[in-house]
Amino acid sequence: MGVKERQEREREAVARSILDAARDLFVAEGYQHVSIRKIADRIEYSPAAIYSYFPSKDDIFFALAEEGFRLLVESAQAAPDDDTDLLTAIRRPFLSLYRFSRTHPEYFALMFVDRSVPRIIRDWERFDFVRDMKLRISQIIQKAIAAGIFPPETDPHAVFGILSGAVVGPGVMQLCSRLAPGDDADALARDTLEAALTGLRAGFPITFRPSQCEDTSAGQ
Amino acid sequence: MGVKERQEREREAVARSILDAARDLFVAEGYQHVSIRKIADRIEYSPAAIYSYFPSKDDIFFALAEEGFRLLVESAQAAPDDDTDLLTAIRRPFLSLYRFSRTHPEYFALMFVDRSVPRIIRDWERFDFVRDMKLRISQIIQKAIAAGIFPPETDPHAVFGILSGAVVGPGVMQLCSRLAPGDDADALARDTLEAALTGLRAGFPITFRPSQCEDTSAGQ
DNA sequence: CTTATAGAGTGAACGGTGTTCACAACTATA
DNA sequence: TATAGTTGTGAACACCGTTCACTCTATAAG
Repeated sequence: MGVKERQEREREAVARSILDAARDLFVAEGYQHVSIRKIADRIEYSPAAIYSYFPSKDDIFFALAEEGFRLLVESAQAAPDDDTDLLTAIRRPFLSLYRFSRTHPEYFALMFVDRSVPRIIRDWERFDFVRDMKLRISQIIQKAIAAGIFPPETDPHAVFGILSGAVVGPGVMQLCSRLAPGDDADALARDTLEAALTGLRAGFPITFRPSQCEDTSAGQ
Repeated sequence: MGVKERQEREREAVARSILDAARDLFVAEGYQHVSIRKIADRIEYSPAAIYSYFPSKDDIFFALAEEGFRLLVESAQAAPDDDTDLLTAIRRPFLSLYRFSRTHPEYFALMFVDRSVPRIIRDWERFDFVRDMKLRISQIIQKAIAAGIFPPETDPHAVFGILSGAVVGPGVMQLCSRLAPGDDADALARDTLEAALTGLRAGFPITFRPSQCEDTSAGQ
């Protein structure tokens, strides 16, 4: 009597094989060079069949972007949070973001710089695991503020935004090969992060007021 | 007897009209949505005709990228260099770069983040006016180092790279709409730049050793 | 003034793209 | 066994960048 269930399982298996094929192709060649026909070839279905699993090519890459965010969060959490000093704990996720841009350039491009897949993040609801990570990092920053590592009255969310910006810049420049030929992008990323971090600790009038992602836990 | 000259002028006029049409289209709709056929339509030529003026679509956008760099350098030089204090003079070109990303987003995308036009900068030789600007800015930074605004032994080219990175990050995040809906990208860019600048002045061990763009003037 | 020539511009085509749709084929239910 | 419903397909549409054989025209030569 598990007929419906089996059918559903089969459907899901095909959907997954589409995503797998798409991922393989796009990790190897980039979004631009993945076509529906190539995916169809690889899974031995007709191109049209894919459209009964995903409404458009973009939706396949929305799914892959979500996969990318999971990968990112995973690798950012690989190391422990607490047993090291606060500054190191703060550096870690941002360096991790930069490293992600090098180890998974195509994912990074899809998630952060590609404009051909417009509005890759439609439903931030589906990305609550990203918001969770953001909150966790902000809490560490908050702890650092309390510990006097940053000036009091510093907004932890602003720190998050600024350090992200500091690390995304070099990442994108490297990804898009906009650096001078011999430049060491890794060192640049490290230094830009370190400069921003040092500057934040030294203190200056911060004007950036991030739109707090509405905290589900009341108060705090 | 000026027949050859007239013909050459006419050729150049058509080439220019192709670039104009391409620019209009791509400023309005982005590189992705500009097709040879649309350009051809607009200038009332057949698509094939364009290929006797530019060897490929990419070459049209190489030309537009160069135009973009000229625009950028222009706007970065609009204000005077000297009569203000050194810190302001240092901030200016980087804020200018960020502002450029807002006022000319499609140019900025083409010049810095678009990967669909691979290796947009083939001949850095043709972009010596960019190198000139870079050198001029580095010299101001050098002056600031001499004036004790930065720690001694600071590499002005590293400062240039770091401040660029600090400003490109927010620019790209805004361009690719990867910021949270309510976030003020302008403030983020200002603050990231200011954080990096403050950090550089406070001093930390810089590891980034930029590949000096070979200075034509011997010594110095 | 006529003819030959070089060059610009064209239409049609090639192989590619994302997407749609009528239809065939198979499966599960009654 | 007949019926309903789902799944996959082939063909097509409207695009894309690019190429090529061709025409036509304006110039130069005779």
